Amino acid sequence: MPKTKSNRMGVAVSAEQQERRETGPLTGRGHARRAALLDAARRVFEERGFLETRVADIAAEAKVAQGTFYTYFDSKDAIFQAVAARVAGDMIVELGSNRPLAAATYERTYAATQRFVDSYRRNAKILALIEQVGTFTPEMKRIRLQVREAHVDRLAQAIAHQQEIGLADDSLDPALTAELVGSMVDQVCHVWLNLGHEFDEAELVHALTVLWLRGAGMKEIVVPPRSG
Amino acid sequence: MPKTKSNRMGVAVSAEQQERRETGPLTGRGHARRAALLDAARRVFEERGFLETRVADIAAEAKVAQGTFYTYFDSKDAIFQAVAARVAGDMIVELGSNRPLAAATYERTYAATQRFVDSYRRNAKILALIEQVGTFTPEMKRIRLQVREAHVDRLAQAIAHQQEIGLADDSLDPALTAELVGSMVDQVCHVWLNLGHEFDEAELVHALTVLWLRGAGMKEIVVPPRSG
Amino acid sequence: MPKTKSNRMGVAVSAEQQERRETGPLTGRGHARRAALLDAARRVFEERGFLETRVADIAAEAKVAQGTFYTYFDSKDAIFQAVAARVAGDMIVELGSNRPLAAATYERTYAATQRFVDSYRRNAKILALIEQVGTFTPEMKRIRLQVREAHVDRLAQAIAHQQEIGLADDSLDPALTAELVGSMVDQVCHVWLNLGHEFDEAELVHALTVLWLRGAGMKEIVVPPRSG
Amino acid sequence: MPKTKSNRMGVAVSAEQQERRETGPLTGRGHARRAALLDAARRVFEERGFLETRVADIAAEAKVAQGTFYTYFDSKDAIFQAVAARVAGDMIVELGSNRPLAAATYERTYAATQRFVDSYRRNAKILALIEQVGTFTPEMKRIRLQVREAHVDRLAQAIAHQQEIGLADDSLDPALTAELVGSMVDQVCHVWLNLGHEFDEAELVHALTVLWLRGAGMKEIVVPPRSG
DNA sequence: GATGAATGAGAATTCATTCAT
DNA sequence: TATGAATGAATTCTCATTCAT
Repeated sequence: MPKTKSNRMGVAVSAEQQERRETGPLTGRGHARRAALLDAARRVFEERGFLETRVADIAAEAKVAQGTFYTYFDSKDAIFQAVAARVAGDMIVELGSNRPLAAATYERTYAATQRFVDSYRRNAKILALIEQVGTFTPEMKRIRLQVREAHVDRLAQAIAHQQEIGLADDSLDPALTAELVGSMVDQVCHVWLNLGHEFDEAELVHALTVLWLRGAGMKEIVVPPRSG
Repeated sequence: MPKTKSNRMGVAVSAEQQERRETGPLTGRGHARRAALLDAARRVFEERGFLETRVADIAAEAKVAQGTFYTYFDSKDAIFQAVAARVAGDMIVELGSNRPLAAATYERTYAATQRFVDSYRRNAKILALIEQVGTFTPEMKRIRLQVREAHVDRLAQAIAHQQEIGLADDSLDPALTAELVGSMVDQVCHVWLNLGHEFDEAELVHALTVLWLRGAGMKEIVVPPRSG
Repeated sequence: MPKTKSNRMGVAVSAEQQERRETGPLTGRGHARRAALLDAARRVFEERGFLETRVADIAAEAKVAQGTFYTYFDSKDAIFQAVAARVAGDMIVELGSNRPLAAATYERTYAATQRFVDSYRRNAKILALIEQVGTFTPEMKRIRLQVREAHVDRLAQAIAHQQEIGLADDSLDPALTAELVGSMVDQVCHVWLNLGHEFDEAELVHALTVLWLRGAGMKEIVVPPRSG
Repeated sequence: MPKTKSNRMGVAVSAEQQERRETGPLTGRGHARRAALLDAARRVFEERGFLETRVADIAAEAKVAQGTFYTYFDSKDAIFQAVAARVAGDMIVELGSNRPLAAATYERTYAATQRFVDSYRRNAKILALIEQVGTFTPEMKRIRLQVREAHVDRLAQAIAHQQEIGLADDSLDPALTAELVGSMVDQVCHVWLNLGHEFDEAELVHALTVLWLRGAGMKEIVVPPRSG
């Protein structure tokens, strides 16, 4: 967090409200409210960014009074974290649900890459915000690295598997290679979807696939000819 | 009488000061002050981050009165931009000064990668801040993409050259491949030097070099065996 | 964390607060606060003048935190405008409530003049401030001209009426004459009550009445002899 | 002055410069500079108003360095006072140069009124500023009242003279009547030339003349028919 | 639990005036 | 004397969080 400085630190929050926050809302209406706030928050964060988002905006978007916000979340940071955690969780699940390991083919690798790209696209804005907020919140940094780790681990497993079945270069360190390939895919998506550099999607996914296969030393894979 | 009085009613900053800010200092002393402020700002930004930096901190670090800051810069944003522009300029120069094109060898490629890594390290903190600030200002986004472009262009030239001399795979689009390789190197440096993921430098540079060579389809290049 | 952070980069005041400022307070307590601030502001403005008044002074006088001020008003200008509008409204009402038209007599005209003078006196300080501030904002100019118009219109009606019943000189343009008579009364009150030029009130009102009657060409009116 | 508060009160100005300011510049070049600053100041004040005028703007308009300004004038207030004094002096001279007293005729009175209007027009902006600044500076209030006094005195003399020669109503107090007539003319010019209320000049001057003659009880004066 | 309002620390920026060359 | 630059007090306004109903 930029600065919690000016918090009236040491001033005790009314025990009652604090408790409610900790227990969380128990009624159905309470759950609905919480969800509404989360959704509203995601929308507002995506639209205005973290710093430009006011708690008041979130409350307004969720159509509740500002005070109500604090019945469900401790702070602006807290709700951002909740939004981020949900996005991160979603992505991790999506990445994990990749088909079981099999002999790599161009098509399978292409499809996997495309899945990552799709997943990234769905969450691009929030991912960028996580990155940004991560600069000042360690917790956010953690979430960010978790997503990365899920991705990289998946890639490392794949490489290791291809090495086992003799398709990939044995001399490569799967973990390290996965870090590099993961970085590449990640960053290119960021440059494309957040910074606005233009790419033709099909060409991009193809190129990523090729680089990924070649980088892992899978020379046997037949790469279909492209463009010219 | 330094009074802030009823401004906001049609604000119109004193032409004089505005002009100095635009034309730059006229005397030697002025130049020195400007430079001192820039240096101070870089130090403070690196230490505290963009948001946590106060104009007052920069002025204090430069040992001038706060008002003096505004003789030279419009705002915190403005001086950050100046710092960023300088760093970006430095990096672009460093990247551009790479040796003239020659047939790629593992050693040459390794050295070039190492040079990039070194350059990144020197400027890692500010680069991270540019990324962070870039999320909210277009000008910062521009600077960020400029550095990237310089890097990627260089890589594209290299690939094109290797294609011409028959070393690299002709079927690759040099620009697109360069984008990917550039993303990989860039991002891995970020993850390593800013996010704190640990890497063994030599292994990392080696792996980057190998992926880069393989990715470009330079199969002829002899890669020396490594660790194991 | 009340931090002023990196605003100015696309400022967008919290919708919530802005809305309250526009819609006005929703609760009884809110209305009371708003009124208290307005009263406090009038007192402080009258005492210190516009420029010397700080928002902090108004808040202190109203016994609220400075932040509370901004729950109800945008700025010092805004609250001054509200104060001015109220004063202007009051005066316009007072001027409008003059007795219905009747054949002019010295006594009736004297009484009407006296009423204007009394009204002016009650609001002299704020009227002076409106004039002062009017020099720099068009909105204030508008309010100022509105009061004047109310006064002048009233006078014009009276003149037209006296013309109809054959008391006033037919050849006069009622509107133009009213402008002149209104200017005279207005300005003399300003010189007397704000600039501190001394006048004997009874003599002044008498003289104004006489000039006003003569100026409108009402020769028939019997003017009682005075002092000497 | 709004606030001299923040003056480093008690801090002695370098004796040397202080002396220069008091002695005033002696060389021809010095005089020229002073005049240039005065002219520049008048232009800038007229264009931007007192508060919005920066010392820097005046210096820039006069094409001298900001520091030079203080060689010739003590402060922004001081130069405004100098500008105002010059304008006031000019107006007083112009008003005083009215033809010697003679029997009032419509034509002579019209001409005198027209002269006042012309004089006012030439100085309208600065007169408004004097009024405004007068709200916070007693010295300015004095200058403002001086101009008024010159005008009113002239009118009083005229009335007294017409009384002596039997043209004007003996029962009027010349001083008081002059105050009223002066207020009327003054204010109507202000409303017209500064506040932007529209008037047809010839009609206005005519109406002023008529009111002035009638107000002073000069019934014998033949007023030429007008418009309808 | 919900609401509307209250709080107040905190940082940016201006510009008249002074000062060192 | 002229110049360019230095100074710093002073005020505004924001918004996360808390609180009284």
